[in-house]
This record gives sequence, C-alpha cells and structure tokens, in this order.
Amino acid sequence: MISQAEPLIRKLESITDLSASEREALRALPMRIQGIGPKQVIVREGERPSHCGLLLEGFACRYKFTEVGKRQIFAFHTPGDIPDLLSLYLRTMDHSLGTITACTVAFIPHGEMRALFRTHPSLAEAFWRDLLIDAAIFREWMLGIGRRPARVRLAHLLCELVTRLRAVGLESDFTVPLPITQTEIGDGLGLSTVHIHRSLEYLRQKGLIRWSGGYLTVLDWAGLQEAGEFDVSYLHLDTKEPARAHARQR
Amino acid sequence: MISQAEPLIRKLESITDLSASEREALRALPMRIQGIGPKQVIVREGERPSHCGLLLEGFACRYKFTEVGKRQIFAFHTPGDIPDLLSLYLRTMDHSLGTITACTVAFIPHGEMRALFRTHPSLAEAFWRDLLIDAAIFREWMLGIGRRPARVRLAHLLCELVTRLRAVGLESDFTVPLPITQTEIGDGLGLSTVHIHRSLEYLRQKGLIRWSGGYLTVLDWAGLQEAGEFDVSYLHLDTKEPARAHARQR
DNA sequence: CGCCTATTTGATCTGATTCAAACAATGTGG
DNA sequence: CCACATTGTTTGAATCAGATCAAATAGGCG
Repeated sequence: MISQAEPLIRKLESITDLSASEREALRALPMRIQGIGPKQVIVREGERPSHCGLLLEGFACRYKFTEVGKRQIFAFHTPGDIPDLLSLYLRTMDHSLGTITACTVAFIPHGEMRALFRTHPSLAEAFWRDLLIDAAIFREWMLGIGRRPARVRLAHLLCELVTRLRAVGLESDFTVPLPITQTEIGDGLGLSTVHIHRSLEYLRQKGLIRWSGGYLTVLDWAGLQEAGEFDVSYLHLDTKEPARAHARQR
Repeated sequence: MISQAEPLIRKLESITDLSASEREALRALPMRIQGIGPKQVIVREGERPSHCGLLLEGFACRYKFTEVGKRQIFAFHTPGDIPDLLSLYLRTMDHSLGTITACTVAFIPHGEMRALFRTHPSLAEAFWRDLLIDAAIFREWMLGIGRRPARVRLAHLLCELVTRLRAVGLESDFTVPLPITQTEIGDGLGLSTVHIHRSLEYLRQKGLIRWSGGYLTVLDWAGLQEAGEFDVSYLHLDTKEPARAHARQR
C-alpha cells in the first residue's frame, strides 16, 4: 500500500491547477500496486469493478468487439491515466480495459476515491474534467473514423499521442515511446493493418515521422499537424486558454 | 423564468432514482425559455457558454466539421437532454450544438447548476451519470462507425433512438417521432445519404421497420435488434441492473 | 537456432462514395 | 388555391478508398 501518485499528479496538473493539500491528498490515497503482463485484460466488459486502476507504467487501451469479432479500440492510455474511473458511477463496464505493453497498475478502492471527492471537491472537479476530456477525445476520433481519410486519421492520432505524452513529460525532442502495434493502431482508427502500414509509409516518405524500435520521432511537427488537421483545443489542456477569435457570449 | 423541469425529471428518472426534494430542487431551477427554428445553431464551437440548454421540445444534435467540410454528428438529442452540460466544466466548446427541428430550449445559468450540485450532491451524481452515459453512447457509435457495415450500423442507431425515446415516454406501440433527414442519419453514421437510403430500403424490405411522415415504426423489434447487434446495456438505463452471467468480482 | 509475432508487399475484390438526374413533398407568396 | 422554389428522397452508373487474401521478410527472444 505504498502510494505512487506522482504520474497521476502530473496528469491532473496538465489539465488543472492543484494546491499543495490536494497533492497531499492524492499521495495519501491507499493503492495496491500490481504488475500485469502485455496484452492482458485488466477489466472485462460486464464486470463490476470495486477498484479503479491508475496506470503507473506502460500502455493500455479500452476496446470492445463486434459480434463478428472485429475490435474497436476507443482510447490509448498512458501513465497517469485512470482508464476505468467511470466505473465509479457506471457500475457495469460496457467495454474492456487491457494492457498493450507490460504495465504497472495501482488499484484504488472505489470507497477511497469517493471519500477523496467528498473531502476535496475541487479534486472531484479535476477528475470530472478528465472524464469530459476523455469524451472529447472520443468525439474527435469519431470525426476522424467517420469522415476523414486514412492518412489524415493516422496523422491526427500521432499528433494526439505526442501531445498527450508531452503533457505528462514522456516526450523529449519530438520523440516519444510508442510501443504499439500497427494492428492496434488499425483497431483504434477503424482501418486494416495493411492500410495502416501503407498510410504510415506515406507519412514517412513525406518526411513527417520516423518510427522504429518502439519510438516515434516527429520530424516535421507543423507538417504532421497539417496532415492530420490537428487542432489541439479539443484536449482542453489549458484551463486558462485564451478566447478564440470567433468566441462569443450568448 | 417559469420552470419546465418535467422532461428533465423524466430523463433523470430513467437513469437514477430521484427523491421528492430533488424533484422540487429541479423544478425550482430558474430557466429562460426560448423557441429556436429548425437547423439553427444553439452553441457554436469555440464559444464559452454561460448557460446550459435544457431541451424541452424538438430534436437537436451535436456535430463538428472536417477541414474539407464534412460533418460528423456525435449525438442526437431529445427532450429532457442537456446537450451542453459539459460546458459547465470545459469552458470552451470543442463542437457545436444545433437544432434539427424547431425546438424549445430552457437556458439555465451555469451558476444555478453549480449551486444545485452543491446543495444536492446526489443530483450532481445523477448528472454525472448522464454525462458518462453520453460518453458510452459515443463509444458504441465509434464501434459501429469503425467496425460495422452500414446496415448493422443503421439498425443499431434506430434501436438506440427507439430505446431512448421510450425511456422518456415518447414511444407508443413501437412508433416514435423521428423527424430526421437521411442526410443527418448519414452524418451520424459516417455514411453518404445515398447509402443510408439503400440501407433503409434493405431494413424496410426485410419487414423490420416502416418510416414515413417523420414517424418510425418498428415492425419487428427482435429482428431489428438482431440486425443491429443491439445490446441495450451500454445505455445503463437501470441503476439496479442485475449482474450479467459473466460478471465477476476482481 | 528456431519459434512466434510483427511488418512489408502484391494482387484482387467490394462496400460505399460520388456524380447526375428525376421525382416527391413541403412550404411560400401572390 | 395554384405556380414556383426549396428541400428531401429515390434511382442508376461509374469510380475509388480501403478490405481481404496470400505470402514473403524481418525482428525478438527463450
């Protein structure tokens, strides 16, 4: 029951401000730490978890299968995320959570999270913001899957991953760890593995990225953003973001 | 500032239990009621609303455009919904909200909602549940758009709409108002209007549905559910849902 | 070294788009 | 109440983005 709240604190600080006492409260959360191998299920669709899983190390994803066995990945998760936070309010999981690489997960009892929310309302608000950003990412993915061609979709996803990894300090020099398979990318974008490979090839040939050995390097950030129609605002990374030009009061 | 909270109460009661005092608190919410014509924007991407819009009458939707002008609809909204509730915690809208038909919308100041959440924590929880179900619907749409063929996708959407309209009392005898255009359905499913028409034709010819004059009738509910691979559980309609066969404690 | 998993490449097929046009329904103003 | 305009539906034909199938190559790792 040693606390390892630092990745979580870092994550929350990327979307909100935390006071010293809030950071303390997070560090005081009791958690059971567990290692989980690659490609394992953490929580299965239909289960009713009694704990939330805070991802400390590794990559995870949430997904669901079609009746004919096709998989759609809804989200990729990185250290600091609590992918099944929603189980606190929706008792039954409507999708599964699994690891991509080997992971370290800290399980926090639901009761402890609820107590934290009661004693620290503004922390509760921070977590709600996180849940809402999660949904905003779903929307952006929907826009891509439904309406953007494969190359744009792929470039957009890479932009998102780089941005999110940067926000939690896992980027340096436009290089991020990305130990994800082309098949997994395909399952996230609603595309076949073959087509992912060809789209990746396109981005490589345009000199936008390099990707090998589990690390992605963005060679041309502006170009990749353009290729992916990437506008970071949907990630709501800055609480104090300036008003947009076309913003208006109702 | 006359309150018209009944559709909202009905909606919340479909996903949670409300006490008499909670219902009273909802009725006491001050709201400015406004009629809005069909196909109008209610809140535009980039804006920072100071109110939430409670939909009292009519159909609305949330959407976003691609850079090349393709639209993806993320959600269809029916009376009782507060489609922009998220603006309470995410200051800047990352997508737009607009009407489909003429609508009556009750605008509630953010401050009033926050006060309500403070004085009635379990109401706050009900709204959070609603927001999480919203995200669950996004996931289910993603699964369809990414991994299901057009006919299945369409049948699934129809099942969802009928189920949701039933939950708020807008269904009778497997007939629901559905004043939506084939183009709008297409924008929701990531398909072209032409293909929606052909897929609809297929469902009609299979004797599953009848749809005309703005009303949809499901002729074969079991058949439509099967055609759409529809499993209602993602809508989390019942707080007290029984454990599924494969549910397990961690 | 040999096994297993992931990437790469080529060929073919198909679900869905696009384009184009006819047709139906609905609403509007004179 | 009708002519006209507008919006939505229907139909057909051509085309294409991406899937599927199949097989070769390349990495990792015990």
